Parts: sequence; structure tokens; C-alpha cells
Amino acid sequence: MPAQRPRQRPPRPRPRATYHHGDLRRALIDAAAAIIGEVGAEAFTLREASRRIGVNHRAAYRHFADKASLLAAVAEQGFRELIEAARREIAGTGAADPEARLLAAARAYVQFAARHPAHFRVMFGPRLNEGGNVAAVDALVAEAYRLLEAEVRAGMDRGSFAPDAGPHPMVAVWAAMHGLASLVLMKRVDVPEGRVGAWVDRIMGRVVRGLR
Amino acid sequence: MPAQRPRQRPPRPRPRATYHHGDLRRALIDAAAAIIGEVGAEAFTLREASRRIGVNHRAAYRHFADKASLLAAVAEQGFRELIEAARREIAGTGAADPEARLLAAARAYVQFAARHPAHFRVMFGPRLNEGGNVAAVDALVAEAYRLLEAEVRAGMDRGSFAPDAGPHPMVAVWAAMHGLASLVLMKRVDVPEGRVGAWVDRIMGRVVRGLR
DNA sequence: ACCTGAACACCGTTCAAGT
DNA sequence: ACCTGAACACCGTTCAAGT
Repeated sequence: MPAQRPRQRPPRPRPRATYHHGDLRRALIDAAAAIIGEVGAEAFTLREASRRIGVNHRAAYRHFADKASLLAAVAEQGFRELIEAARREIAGTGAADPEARLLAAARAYVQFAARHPAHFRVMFGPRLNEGGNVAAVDALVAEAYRLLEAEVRAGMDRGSFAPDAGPHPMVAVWAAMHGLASLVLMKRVDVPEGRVGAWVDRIMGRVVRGLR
Repeated sequence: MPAQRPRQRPPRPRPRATYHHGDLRRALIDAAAAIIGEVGAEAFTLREASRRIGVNHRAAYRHFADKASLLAAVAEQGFRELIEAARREIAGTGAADPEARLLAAARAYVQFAARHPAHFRVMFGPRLNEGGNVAAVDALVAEAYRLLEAEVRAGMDRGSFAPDAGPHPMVAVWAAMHGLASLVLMKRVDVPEGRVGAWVDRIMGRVVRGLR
């Protein structure tokens, strides 16, 4: 699969300022995220990331145990951005209505997937899920979960949603939101770039209605 | 990532019967599916598949253009099994009620993901989706789509679901089902092996109710 | 037709130094 | 502390044959 790179190698990887106190770590994460965005996670290479930054490919091992750990750090960063975007979108509604707030969170979630498909795939890829996970990622997933759950609970407390002590209503919302994000990212449903938000509102609106 | 395989190589890859008229093709697909099930798609290797069958690693190129094509064939096979399972489960209900039939299809979908997580991931992975797809896979996805869509339409015709000419109701169902399958496969919701069907009924029940 | 073997240009990771 | 360089055991894929 790894198509041979062009024969002509750049004359010299211009030596950058030396990295210290964690700069290299940051630089590696950023480079990895950029490469993944360009070629996908399967084609991502530790050596290419190092090359881009201008350090020896072994330098990464000072900051990450292995390739998987660097990818985990990229996923972590993605979860932080996703959570932040969801909070921002929720706050942007200025509404106290849990239905409106859930839709806002869903818009952020789906938009993130649509705009950063490869990043989203790393975040929900096999290495970081399916058990034997990375604690830092698990913590962020839990945080995102609670963000939504608070709205679902609020809806029940206000009497907008049918009361239910179990996780089913929350899982229904999360599943629909995650599935919609996946379908959009896979271009299995195709919705024009600017209309993602409107689609989310329509489709998630139906799901949220099922909680009443 | 590719952990060095154990130093000790099996004494001799026992020479099997020679493969002709497409036997090797089948054997490769089966071996690939088996390996993926054991170690995941990222760790899957063309050379290992050939090794297992007992042929030179170059033999695969007689039947597949490259590694991606073999994986596409594995995905195709998976879609065929998934569709068959859904039909079987739908028929098993013996019901004409579209809600019950949709839940049956969803059970098959989620069960498949829970039982064959790596296979499911290949089927919905970047190479076969996100545009520039494989025609054979697209055709099977379309077939699966129509399977569900027929039930959604039937529900509208009977007056169980609110009429809607657009794709939104169908997308809502598909998204929820796909998302639930993903969450279960990722063990992000954990439901005991034997209780997957019951969970699907509860959660998808809420979503389907949103179509009324 | 179908399979093999050697070679090439990559990888991730380990070991042993360099400053 | 932080980075480098050479080496190892893999890959996918191409070229050129073998039967």
C-alpha cells in the first residue's frame, strides 16, 4: 500500500531550532494530525512526521513509547477540541431547553466528523476502543458522555422526556449522533457542506422526540 | 507497530494442494477474514495470508490487484453475510408490522458488529467509503439501504409513521442502528453477550417511535 | 494459466553512542 | 536530557522467470 515516495529526496531537511521542554512533543502531535488529515491514519508514518519537523526519526521515542502512543495523543487532542466545540455550540444557543441543547451538541459532533474524518476515525478506532484502552482517552470520552447525559437528565427533570433511570435514553441519543457523524464522514449520506447543521437538526430532532 | 513475529518459524509451510480456477482467491479471502478477526485489519498482512495458505506471497497478485483489493473482497463478503442475516431475522419475526421488522434488521446489524468487530470496521473503513469507492461494495450498501427503506416506506403507507417524502426518517433509523453497532463493537456501551438483542429493541424502539 | 524468487524502497523498533 | 546513526526484521510491490 505505501506507494513509493518520489525518488528525489529534498536536498536537506533544513535544521530547525532544537526542541526542548516538550516542544518536540507538541510538534509531533501537530505534524501527525496534519499528516493524518492529508493521507489518512493508515498511511501515517512516524518517520514522515519526524522528517517534516526536521528531526531524526528516533527522536519521537523520547516523547512517545511507540507509534500507537503518538496516535493516542492525537486522539486525545481531538477529543479536547470536540468537547470544547460542543460546549461552545451549546452555549451559543442561549437556550435552557434540553432538546435545543442536545441538538447543538449533535451539530458540533457531526461537524467535527465531517471536517476531520481521519481524525475522528483515529479517535474511535480499534486501538483506543474495544477494551485495553488508554486512560486519558477514556477520561475524555467519559467527560463527553456526561456533557450529553446532563441534558438528557435535565429533560427528564423538566418533564420534557419520559423518566427513565437506566442508560437507554442516553445511549439512543449518543448512538444516533455517532452514527449520523459516521455516515456523513463516510459520505454514505451526502449533505452539502453548509447544510450539515440543518440536517442534524432534522434527523436528531426525530430521535430526541422519541425520548418524550 | 508490527511486533516482530516469534523468531522460531514453523519448520516448513506444508505444501497444500495446488490452487486453480479461483480456489486460491477464495482461500485468500477466508484467510484474510480469519487473520483480521484475530489481529485486526491494521496488523493484517498479505504475506501472512499467503503464508497460511502455503503459497508464495506473490501468488495473491494473480487474483487481487493489491492489498486494498483483497480487503475490499473481504468487506464484500461481510456485506453479503450481513444482508443475509438481516433478511433471516426479519423473516423470523413472521410479522408484517414494519416496526417489528425494522427492529429485527437492527438486531442482525448490531449482532454482526458485536461478533465480527474487525470485519465490520473494514466494511465501513476509509478505503471503501469517503468517496472513490469500490462499485461492488457500493452496490451491496445500496441493497442493504433498500432493505430498510422498504420497511420505513411500508410504515408510512400503513399510517404507522408520519409521511415524509425525503430521506430523513430513513437516515435517522440507519444512523441510530449504525451508531449503536459502533458503540457496542467499541465496548463504549457494554451489554452482556446474550442481551444484545434486547438492548437493540429497547434503544431502537425509542428511535422508531420518533418516526410516528 | 498460475506460481516463484530476488530485489527495491519503504516501515517500526532496538542498541549503542554522541553532546 | 535530548538527539543521532546503524542495524534488524519485517512490509507491499515490481521485474523477470519458471512450468
